[in-house]
Amino acid sequence: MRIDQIITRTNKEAKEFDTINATLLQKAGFIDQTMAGVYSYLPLGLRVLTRIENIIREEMDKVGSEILMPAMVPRELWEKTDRMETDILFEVRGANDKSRKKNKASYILSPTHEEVITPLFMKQRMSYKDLPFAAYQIQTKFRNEERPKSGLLRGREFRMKDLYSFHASDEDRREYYDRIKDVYVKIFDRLGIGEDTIVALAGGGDFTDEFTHEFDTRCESGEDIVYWDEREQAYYNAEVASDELKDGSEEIKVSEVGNIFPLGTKFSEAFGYMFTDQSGERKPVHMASYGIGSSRVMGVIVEKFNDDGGIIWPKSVAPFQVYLAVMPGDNKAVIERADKIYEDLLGAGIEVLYDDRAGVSGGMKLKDADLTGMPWRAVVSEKTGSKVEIKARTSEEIRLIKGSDLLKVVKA
RNA sequence: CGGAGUGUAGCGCAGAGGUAGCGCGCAUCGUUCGGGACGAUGAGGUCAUGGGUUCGACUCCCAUCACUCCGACCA
Repeated sequence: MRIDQIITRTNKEAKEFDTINATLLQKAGFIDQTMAGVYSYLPLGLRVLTRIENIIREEMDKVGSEILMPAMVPRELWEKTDRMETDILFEVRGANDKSRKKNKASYILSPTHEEVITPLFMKQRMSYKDLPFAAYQIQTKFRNEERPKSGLLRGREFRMKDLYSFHASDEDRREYYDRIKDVYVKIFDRLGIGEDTIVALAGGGDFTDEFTHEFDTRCESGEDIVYWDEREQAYYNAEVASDELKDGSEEIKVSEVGNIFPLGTKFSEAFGYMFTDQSGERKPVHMASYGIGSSRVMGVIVEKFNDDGGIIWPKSVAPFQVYLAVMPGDNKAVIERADKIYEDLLGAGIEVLYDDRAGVSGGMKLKDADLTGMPWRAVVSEKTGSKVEIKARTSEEIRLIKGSDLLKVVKA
């Protein structure tokens, strides 16, 4: 893609925030804050978010079916499960008197979708033969956090993948739950944060007496704390760690990027989602839910991978693999060589951002290449002659190679 | 929701009871062109909102709203 299609620019003077992701993502022109905890995703930022979500989608498609539920839902669903008191709920209604005369109803902006998916599937999957099954969606969620903070790490509107599974028995649920745990490990690996992401035991709230599992990425800006229990060989979050463990073990700062959660029969009983088993007996369906905060993952990745120059995207989520810059000047031959390299990369299916801006200094192009963080930087100039200069974002080493070798290098 | 701070040009900021400032960015021209180039010229403002004090308020006072940070909260 030519850079003039990326209609937003970098801004070296953008405001500095206390968290790296808030500062760098805005400096580099990936996101723009609309209000506290609510962001627009600009062309480069949306590409990253989409990549993250597509990796999650690929893995989820192996274990469930993708659906899309509404963000706006009737209050009565939340009244039914007795969760209207939850203070993170947003409510919407007609904004002016006229519209309120026509439709007085107010709706909930969903922070999570148990209330939608449970009545949805009880309409059609009511036999033991229909169980187990699982469905997921990737969607914008709304939570009225009292204090949004830290860029994409905690917003009032954010992106999340939520998977829900339905089972005839708790044993069956358990088996699937463990499988998803493994799938999550793979997902965070693919997202580039596997090494720093741990599974911690957490509390189950009102839903279950057993432990639930959080996926936490080590991160200084993270809001959560976990402890390593040497004896149990397990991490515990602050909510469930014993005082003994808290005293004797180091605090590990993390950001929670995912969780998996047995729901028991709370929702199936609230909605009357019963299935008929082989002997004709009606029983409540066992459920579990599994979340990954895809926009938070984007923030966490920036927190983990950056330097003084800017962001360093893992290859799997980078908006483009190559930042190709042609150094400015009047030399038409240089521009033609760069154009050819751009076309060759495109032809080979390499995602390349081509900085062919005229009237922009070479220095600025190099700064932008670092700031926006593509894995590879390729430069064509008078200096490079018939060759092309290639540099990895993670390295200082600059190599002059033949244009025809470029493909091999960036594909490796 | 408690505490602190900030709201002035598109962005980042300075300033001040009596004509509204700087840097970046933007526009035009020229020179540049490998680590955010330079000169010249120019456009761009309801100084967050509402009240009050005052001859006069963008400046002082009060309230409200928004944003940032700390704390509490976080299925």
